Amino acid sequence: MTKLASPASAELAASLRGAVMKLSRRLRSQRVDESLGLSPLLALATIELREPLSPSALAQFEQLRPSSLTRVIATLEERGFIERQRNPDDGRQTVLTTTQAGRDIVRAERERRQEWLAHMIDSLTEEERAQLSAVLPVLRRLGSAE
Amino acid sequence: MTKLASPASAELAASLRGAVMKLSRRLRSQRVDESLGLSPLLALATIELREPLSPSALAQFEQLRPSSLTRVIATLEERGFIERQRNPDDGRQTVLTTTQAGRDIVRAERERRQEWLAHMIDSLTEEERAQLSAVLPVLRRLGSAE
DNA sequence: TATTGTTATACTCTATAACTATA
DNA sequence: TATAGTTATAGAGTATAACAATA
Repeated sequence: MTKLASPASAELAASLRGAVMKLSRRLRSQRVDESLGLSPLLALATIELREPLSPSALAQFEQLRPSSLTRVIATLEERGFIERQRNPDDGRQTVLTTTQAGRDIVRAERERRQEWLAHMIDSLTEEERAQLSAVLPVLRRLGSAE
Repeated sequence: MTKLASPASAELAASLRGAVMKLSRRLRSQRVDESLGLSPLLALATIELREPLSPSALAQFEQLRPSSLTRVIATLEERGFIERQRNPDDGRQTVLTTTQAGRDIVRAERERRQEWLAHMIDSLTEEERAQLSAVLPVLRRLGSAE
């Protein structure tokens, strides 16, 4: 807490912050399925990846408060993309699983190659794609650090 | 529009999307000055960089609708960080400039080395910082593409 | 008519606090 | 008491549509 970051890191931080905020705005507006928000889509992808899991486990993976996910989960259930079941062993817990429709939409989204971002990435040079690929773990770490 | 992106790009896009969204959430919550939102702060930084400029020019740089900036600009003015002046040559236009207080806060924010993200970056390896640095122009391009 | 900017309104995302049900 | 989840509420950020003022 007390140690200072280097000037170089501070500079890098400022640039990265701007770039990430702009890109995230783009991603929100440029998503493929207009009827489903980006947040439910990301949550659905996580459920598909880790199912079965509880809402609080999902919140942990998504790094959100459970209460922030209640609506998201309700939306996904109403749309028929996931199912909620009581855990018989512990009545407090709910277990989330994807439906076929949910898996389909996750796959469709994943494979949607004409997707805006994929196109953008496709127009990069080979070297730039390699750079992007290389830096992804770093971005993930920054995003998931405590 | 019709050409398909490669599978590799689609995959990269999905990963990047997740990473960027998470990091942007982190940035929103982890910012330094709690009293000023991130969006006004970013706008202020742009004004400081390009002043004098009009609200619509700012909207273009920030890639937002002018109406989305009206509140942001009002906030910055109320706080005494910027000034609004009528353009004498064209009564429709307003010209934005920073005040000393505005420049101070931009500089303070920039130099705030104990900032969360700078610290995170500081804890990366030298190689990871180099990777991050190298990929920044690419991220910026992705975020600012039409 | 076209441009600049604002207002009104609504939607998405996320948070905190208080609550219910279960353990 | 402690945990899982929900509800109520609030605030930030952004968009669209309709408007006023100016050119």
